Amino acid sequence: MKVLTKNTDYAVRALLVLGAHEGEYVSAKKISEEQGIPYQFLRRILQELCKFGLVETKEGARGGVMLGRDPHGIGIREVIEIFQGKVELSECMFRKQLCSNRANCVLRHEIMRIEQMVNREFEQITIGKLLGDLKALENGREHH
Amino acid sequence: MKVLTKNTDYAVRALLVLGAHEGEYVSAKKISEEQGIPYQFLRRILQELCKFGLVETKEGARGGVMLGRDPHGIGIREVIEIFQGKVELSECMFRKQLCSNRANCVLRHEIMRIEQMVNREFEQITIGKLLGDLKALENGREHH
DNA sequence: AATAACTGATACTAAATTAGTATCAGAAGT
DNA sequence: ACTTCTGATACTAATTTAGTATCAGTTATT
Repeated sequence: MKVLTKNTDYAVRALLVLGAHEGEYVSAKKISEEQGIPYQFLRRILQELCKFGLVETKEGARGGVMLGRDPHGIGIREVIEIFQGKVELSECMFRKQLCSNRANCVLRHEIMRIEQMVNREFEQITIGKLLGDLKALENGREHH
Repeated sequence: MKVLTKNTDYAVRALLVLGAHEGEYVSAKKISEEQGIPYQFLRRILQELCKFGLVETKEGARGGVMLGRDPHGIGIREVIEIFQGKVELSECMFRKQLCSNRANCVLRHEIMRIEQMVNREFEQITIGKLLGDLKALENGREHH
């Protein structure tokens, strides 16, 4: 059971890179090389992030990508939803059989509870928070 | 983001049917018809469940499948792990880049926390518990 | 004006996973 | 013998995820 797909994974990494260069435009090429992410794949991911306003872009030479919001306002949940859709249990239980089959409803109820929990958690993990964690890690190393 | 695959979904449903007939052998055919699960698909699922001891089988006429344990001892987590593997984040962050890339470690740390949380929850949802919920639902209907 | 460094848009292929089907052999009850 | 069942296993189809390629257009720089 894989929680995050590459899409999401790469997106988060890219956002962290951008967060480390706030106010500057960074090119997809640079991010791609720095993070070892396939270039064209990353391009599409960045375009998607742009569409949802998480990043802003500038075309042409010296152009690139930049965070479109305060890093603390970008939660992982949003990123996951862009690339993997809402956290959902097996849809079929939900849609096909609806509540005709009560057994499913019972399980569904429990899982929706967990879903909400997970969503709350993912929401609280923001790019800003991760950047902070990163910095703390680096400082830890200096004193050692 | 689909949390449960059909494998898991069908497995849980089958286990609930078996839980409703404790002590009896129920045939795959019956479960399949009752729950609208493709027969051959279900067969394989039941064989898998058998391999892991969640159910016991009896061959031949009048044979079938029966719960192999106390329903309260069968947690959804175990079922998910059988069919979907352990709950894991994007493996690549984990395996490929290890901790060379600290950014990933930061995210990984957060996600492992959520993973544990989710696993604890899934563990506590047992077939026994779901059967209880089901019964409660039915009683609710009677008085109405 | 030419060029190099960029993004926008979009079409395509490949690999992996999930879902579902089919078949044959053997066990047990009738 | 015959029917109802599981064991084992091979196969196909559909869907999702991952990755590649291409061309048009924008902007800074010379």
